[in-house]
Amino acid sequence: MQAAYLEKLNEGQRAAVVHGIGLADGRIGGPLLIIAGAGSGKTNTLAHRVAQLIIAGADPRRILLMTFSRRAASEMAKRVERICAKGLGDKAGILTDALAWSGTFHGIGARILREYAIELGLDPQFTIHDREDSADLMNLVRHDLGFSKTENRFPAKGTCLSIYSRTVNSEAALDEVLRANYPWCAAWEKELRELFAGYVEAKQIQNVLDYDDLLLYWAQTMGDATLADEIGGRWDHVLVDEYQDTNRLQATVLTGLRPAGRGLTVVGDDAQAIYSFRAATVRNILDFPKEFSPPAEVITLDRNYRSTQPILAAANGVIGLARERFTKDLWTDRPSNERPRLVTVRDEAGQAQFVADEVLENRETGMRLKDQAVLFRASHHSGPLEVELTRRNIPFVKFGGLKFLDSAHVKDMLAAMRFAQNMRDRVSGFRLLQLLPGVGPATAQTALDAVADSADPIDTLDRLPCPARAQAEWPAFVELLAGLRSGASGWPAEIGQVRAWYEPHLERIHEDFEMRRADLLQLEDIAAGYPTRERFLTELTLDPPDATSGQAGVPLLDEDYLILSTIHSAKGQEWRSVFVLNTVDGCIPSDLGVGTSDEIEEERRLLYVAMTRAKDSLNLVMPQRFFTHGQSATGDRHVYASRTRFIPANLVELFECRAWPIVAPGASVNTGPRQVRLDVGARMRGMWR
DNA sequence: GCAGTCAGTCTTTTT
DNA sequence: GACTGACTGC
Repeated sequence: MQAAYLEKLNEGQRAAVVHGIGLADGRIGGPLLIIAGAGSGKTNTLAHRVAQLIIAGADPRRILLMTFSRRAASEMAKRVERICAKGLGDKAGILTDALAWSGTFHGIGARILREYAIELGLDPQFTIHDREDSADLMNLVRHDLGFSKTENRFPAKGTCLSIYSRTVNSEAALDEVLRANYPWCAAWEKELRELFAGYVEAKQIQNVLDYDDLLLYWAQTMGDATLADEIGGRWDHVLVDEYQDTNRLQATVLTGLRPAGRGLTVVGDDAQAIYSFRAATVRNILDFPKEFSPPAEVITLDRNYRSTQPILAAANGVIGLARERFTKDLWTDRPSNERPRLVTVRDEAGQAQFVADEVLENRETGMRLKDQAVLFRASHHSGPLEVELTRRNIPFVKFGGLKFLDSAHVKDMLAAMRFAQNMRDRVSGFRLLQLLPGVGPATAQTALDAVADSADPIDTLDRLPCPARAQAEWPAFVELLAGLRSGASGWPAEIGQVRAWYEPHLERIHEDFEMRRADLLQLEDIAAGYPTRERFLTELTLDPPDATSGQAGVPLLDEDYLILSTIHSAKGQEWRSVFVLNTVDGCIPSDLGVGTSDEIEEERRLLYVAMTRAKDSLNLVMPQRFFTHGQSATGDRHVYASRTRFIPANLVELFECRAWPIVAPGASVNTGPRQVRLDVGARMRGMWR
C-alpha cells in the first residue's frame, strides 16, 4: 500500500523519498546522493523525503536541512509542512516550526558557534563581519604592516581577502592557490602569509568572525572527537541541497557530522555548478559516493517537468558542448511548436524596449508580470532596462547585485549598533568615529586603542581628549553608546535612537540626504521584525534582504511585478517566460571570466542555468552595439558584439532567429512614437560645464 | 592631523 | 564610473 501523497511522484523521485526509511528495528539508512537535473522536481522530492522521515517517526528537531540560501530554506519548510499535513492529518498541527534546524551552512554554523562559544574560547557576543567589513579589516592590517606603500603595488584589499578566503574554503596551501588562481600575486607569498596571520589575530582580538570563520571554526570543532560526537549526535538526519555548490570546507563539516554517512542525503546537479568563485568544487558531488563504504546509493532524476521540449532541446544543445559532463540529457513530454528565440536588437536601449514591449504583450495574454523574469550575467546589465521600466510604469523587483545594506548610510547605522554590541570591533568603531566632524583616521585609531585597553570603554571614551572640532558632538555620541549598551530602551526602540543621533550627520555629509533618510526608515521597519539586536545584526549579515525595488519601497506582496535577477540569484527558480539579456561574448561569457578553460566552462553552465529557468517561452537577446563607458552622455563610441560562443552556428537551428524592430525596406528606422532624440538644450548647457 | 582635490586603477557572480 | 593614494591648504 502506498500513501496518497507519494502517488504523484515518478519512480526515481519515489525511490529517493523512501530510501533507507522503515528499516528493521528503526535503523537509519545509509548515505544517498540524488543527482537532480534542472526542473526535475528536486525541491519537491527533497521536501517529500523530509516529510516522509517525519511521518515515519523521525523527530523533526533532530533533522538538519542545509540549503543554499535562507529563501530556499523557508520555502522548503513550508512545503514539508504541507506534505506532512496531508500525510498526518490532524496530528500535523504539532509540527509547526518544528523543523528548527534548517538554514544555510553559514547560518547553522553561527548558531552552533554561539552555543559552543565558551567551549571554543570564543566570546558568545562575537559579531559577524560581512565581506566588505572583512575587506576593511584586511585593509587596516595591510596598512599596519606597511604593505600599502610598497614599491611595486601590493594586491588591493579585496584581492587579499579573496586569496585568503579561497585558501581557507578550498583547504589548499597558499602557494597552490596563488599559482592556480592568482599567479600575478605569487611574488607576494611571504607578505601575504604575514598579512593573513595579522588578519586572523586582529579578528580574534576584536572578537569578530567573518563568513569563512563560521565554517572554519565549525570544521575545526568537528576535528575534536568528543565535540564532533556531541554536535553530530544532535541530528539523526542531515540533508544538503545544491551540493554541487559546496566547497571542501563544507564537505569537511559534513563528514564530521556524519562520518559513516548514516542518515546523510545530498542533492545536486553538476551541470548547474556556478559558484567556483566561492571555491565550490564539483568534485564534492562527484566523489561523494565513494567517500563511504559501502558507497552511497545514487539516484538520478532526469525527467524535466518544467520546460517545453524545444526549450529543453536548446538547453541540452548548449550543455552538450561542455568539455566534461556527468549527468545525462534531460527529457520531457511537454511538446510545443515554439522554439526559443534568438533576438537581435540594435543596442542596449533597443534591448530594453524590446523586453518591455514583450513583457506587456505577454501580460495582455493573461500572463502576470510575476510569471516573467529577466535574467542577466552582471547586476549592472539591467541598468538601461530599469530606466525603461520606470519610464513605462512597469513595477519590478530586482534580485542580486548591490543591496540596500551596502549603501554608506545604512552601513553607518549598523556600525553604530555593532560597535555598541562589541566595542572591540574596530571596523565598526573606525567607521562610526569618523562620522564626527573633525575626526579622521588618526583620531579614530587613538580612541579605539584607548577603548581596547579599557575595562570600562564608555568611561574611557567619555574622558578622552577629543579634537576641538568634535567637542560639541562628543557628549551626545558617548551618551548614545552608553544608552545602547545599557539596553535601557529595549529593541527595536534603540534603532530609533541611533537614527535620531545619525540624521544630523547624514545631512551634513550627504547632499542627497532626503533619499537616504527613506532608507533609514525602511531599516527601522526591517529591524522591528527581529526579537533582539543581536539576532538582527547576525541575521542581517547572514541573510540580507536580497531584493531592491524599482519604486521607493518594496511593492506590496499582492501587487504584480516583474522579476529582474542575476543568473546566480535565479538558481532554483522558474518562470513561464524568461528573457536573458546580453547573450553576447563579453557578457556571457563575461570577458573577465575567460582566463582559464574551467572558467569558460562555468560560464557555459551559467547560460544553461538561465535557459532552464523557462517553462513556456525563452528569449535570448543580443544587442549588436555597446556604447563604451567614460564618455559624455551624447558620445557615440561603441563596440560591436557577437553572439555568445556557447551557441555556435550548428546550434542556431534550435532557435528561432529574428531581429527587432522588424524594419520594412525603405521605412523609417524609428517606428516608435515621436520622442526627444537629441537634447539640444543639455548640449548647450554642457558646453559651459 | 583633517578635509578636499586630483590622477590613476580596476571593473562579476554571493554566504 | 567607484575607489585608492598622493598632495595641498587649513
